[in-house]
Amino acid sequence: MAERGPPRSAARELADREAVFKALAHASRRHVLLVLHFRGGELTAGEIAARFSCSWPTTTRHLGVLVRAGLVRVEARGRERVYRLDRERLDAVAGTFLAWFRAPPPPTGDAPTGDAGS
Amino acid sequence: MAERGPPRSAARELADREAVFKALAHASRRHVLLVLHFRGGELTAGEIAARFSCSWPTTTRHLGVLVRAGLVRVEARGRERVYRLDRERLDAVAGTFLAWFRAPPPPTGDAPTGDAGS
DNA sequence: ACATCCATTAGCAATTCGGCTAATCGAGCG
DNA sequence: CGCTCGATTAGCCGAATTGCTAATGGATGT
Repeated sequence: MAERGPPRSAARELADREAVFKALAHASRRHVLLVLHFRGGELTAGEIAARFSCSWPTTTRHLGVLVRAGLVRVEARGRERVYRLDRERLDAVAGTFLAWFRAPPPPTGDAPTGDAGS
Repeated sequence: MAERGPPRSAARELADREAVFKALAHASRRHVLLVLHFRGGELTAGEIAARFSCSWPTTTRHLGVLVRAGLVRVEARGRERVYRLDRERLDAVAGTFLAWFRAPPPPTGDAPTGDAGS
């Protein structure tokens, strides 16, 4: 898994990783992803907000973070907005990162694109 | 992958997930994991700190977050401290979460343990 | 046109985060 | 013993995050 599509530039990949993992850092946002997935992958803002204890505006902001990370897509439909999960993206970004650790490191340290130091 | 060991309680699993994803939310911490993995899985605090642009104390704190999340273990050796990556844990927690999205959701929404709402 | 409904945007307070420098601690060496 | 070296702890500060309520925006229905 996680070996698909056009090659993103290293910088782009880094930025995507940052956005995705930042988005995954909050329990409510992880939960939104799960709800979206297990509820057929498509829900309106109101349906999502109804499932959470926090206020609707707060949920709206969480959704915004997920959208900006590319994990979720919005489609305006009449006066409601439909949010849809992008499973591929989740796997492409988070999955690819985790995949580095799956296998033992090659003797020649051919590291992936990291971010600081040598 | 990601189906191993004694069953953690739901609450425990939630807390672990929170700690792990919070730890993964910062680029420097993700980078520490990568360095650890691609450098034989075992480095001293000084060796790690040397690879980063931020100050040593700051790196120490990042390492603390990783340790508390269980992603890294420390062993005191003389006056140095050796940090070692726990790949299994990374996969057990983050991998298991991502695995929920790998397959299409079953018609009967048998959701995993989330955190809020209905 | 007007009222209503779905949803976002604005703006604020409280908290957490991430960086730094200075101080401290403990092990090893001369 | 005293000094140095590896590393963490303490404390400060600015920036980002997350929560809320109130205000606004835009589509629908009467």
